[in-house]
Amino acid sequence: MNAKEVAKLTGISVRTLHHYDAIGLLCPGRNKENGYRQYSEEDMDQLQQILFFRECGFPLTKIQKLLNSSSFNRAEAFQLQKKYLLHEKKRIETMLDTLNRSIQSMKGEITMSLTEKFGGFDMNNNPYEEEARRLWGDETVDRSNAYVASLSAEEKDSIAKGMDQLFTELAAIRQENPASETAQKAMAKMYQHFNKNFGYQYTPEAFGGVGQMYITDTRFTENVDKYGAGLSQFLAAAMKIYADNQTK
Amino acid sequence: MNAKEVAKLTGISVRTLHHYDAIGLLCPGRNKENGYRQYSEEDMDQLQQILFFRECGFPLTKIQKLLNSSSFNRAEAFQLQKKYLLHEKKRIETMLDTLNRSIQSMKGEITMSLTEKFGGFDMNNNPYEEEARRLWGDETVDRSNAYVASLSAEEKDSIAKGMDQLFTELAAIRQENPASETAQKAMAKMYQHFNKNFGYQYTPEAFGGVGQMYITDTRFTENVDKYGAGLSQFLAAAMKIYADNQTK
DNA sequence: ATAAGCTATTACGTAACGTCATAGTCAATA
DNA sequence: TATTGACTATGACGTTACGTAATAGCTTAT
Repeated sequence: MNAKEVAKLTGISVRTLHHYDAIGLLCPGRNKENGYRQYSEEDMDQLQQILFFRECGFPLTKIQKLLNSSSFNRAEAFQLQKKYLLHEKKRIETMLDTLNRSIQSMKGEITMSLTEKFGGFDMNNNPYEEEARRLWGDETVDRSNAYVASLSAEEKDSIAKGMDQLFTELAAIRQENPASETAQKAMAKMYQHFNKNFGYQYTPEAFGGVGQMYITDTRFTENVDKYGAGLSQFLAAAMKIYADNQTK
Repeated sequence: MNAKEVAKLTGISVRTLHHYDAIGLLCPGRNKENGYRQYSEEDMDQLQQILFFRECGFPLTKIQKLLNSSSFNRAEAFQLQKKYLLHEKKRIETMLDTLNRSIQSMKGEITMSLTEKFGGFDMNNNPYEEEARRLWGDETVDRSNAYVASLSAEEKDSIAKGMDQLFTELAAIRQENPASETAQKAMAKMYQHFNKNFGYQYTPEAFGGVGQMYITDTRFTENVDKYGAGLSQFLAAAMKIYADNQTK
């Protein structure tokens, strides 16, 4: 498929396709003879994903990260997009309600409070963006991965052993109350361990975010729970409590 | 109400309020002592209108023109916004359907054509923007008004008399078929008259648009029909036919 | 009286394209 | 075969609707 055909089919402009190519979001193959862009079936599937995420209000840079993420999963993506669209549908229904009431209010049939007059307008918090980040990549963790990739095999081994020991210790206290002194002292140690070994200064919030990921990202959950059943749950709670206490 | 309170209530940022003030879209009164912006109840109603139109995808410049238009009407505005929101709701439902089918398609339960895969994405034609233009102001007519405003009283009087005569002549043939030779010859004369006297070169399409306005904008309808009942209907039809013939 | 939290203006930055300008390519037609 | 019209490419600047930051004044609570 050439550019014009894709544009017609999807309703986006050829310029947009050029743009997506320029920023590396969707780079189709080229006709060797004349350099024309050729969109394959796979390109079209990727474009569908891009447009769905765009519809969900994701910036193109994040869409790119998501699609490139090793843990990206189309089924999960569809579910997330569905959640957003359902939420958006509700928001529009709220606005329609606000609109109908405003019409009545104008006629003098009812009176509306100021709050009511603006029902449905606020779209500032896009929780789906954060959910996506949790599912397929957290910036802090991503950056850490880059650092880890730059390490030598020996260094990696050393760090891995350190982590292994840390998690073994943590597993031993996983029956404690996450808010207990024992647990929180372990969290302090863990926090320091992270900051020493991961080439990145975690803020307490980011630390708490990693804990969340232990239970929302199944890849992590499995790995963590190898040290002991329910460890991920315990850590998520304890890490969040620790983070909250640090920021107060 | 001060800026922060408005921001909290509506979900928009203080910067946005500043921006709307800077471009003259929403200019609240000021506290004489310290220059702080003070938003009145009327300002809030205007802001509600702005946000509704923004939600409908209207650019801020157009929103400004609409709200300043002498023929602007809140009740009609609410109806237009309602139409848009209902349309948007349908679009989202289409996308949700596309999404559900895509999930099934991924599982191999069904197959989808490329066209199906992109159902709901195209939002390029916003007919509501055009409807608004028809209801509350046409660029060509607006510009003509500016020209007319620059004329001397004598010139105005002369043009007014010319228009009066033109419409009287037109009223005389309003029983004819709008496509008839008589009617179309009159349209040619009318078209030339417009271009001579309004300081603006009407394209045939714009000319046809004016005709449409004779029946969609009640202010025009009333004035036109003073020359003879049903003249606006006749002109709208005849002008459109003339415009279509010119562009072919 | 000093900090915390509001306000103002000015100014530069940004995202996601739109809109040219210029030039090469391809298919159909005179 | 030459030309025309519709497509393609790249490059560069323009646009909308704000975000973000800098600087400075005001106001209220401790």
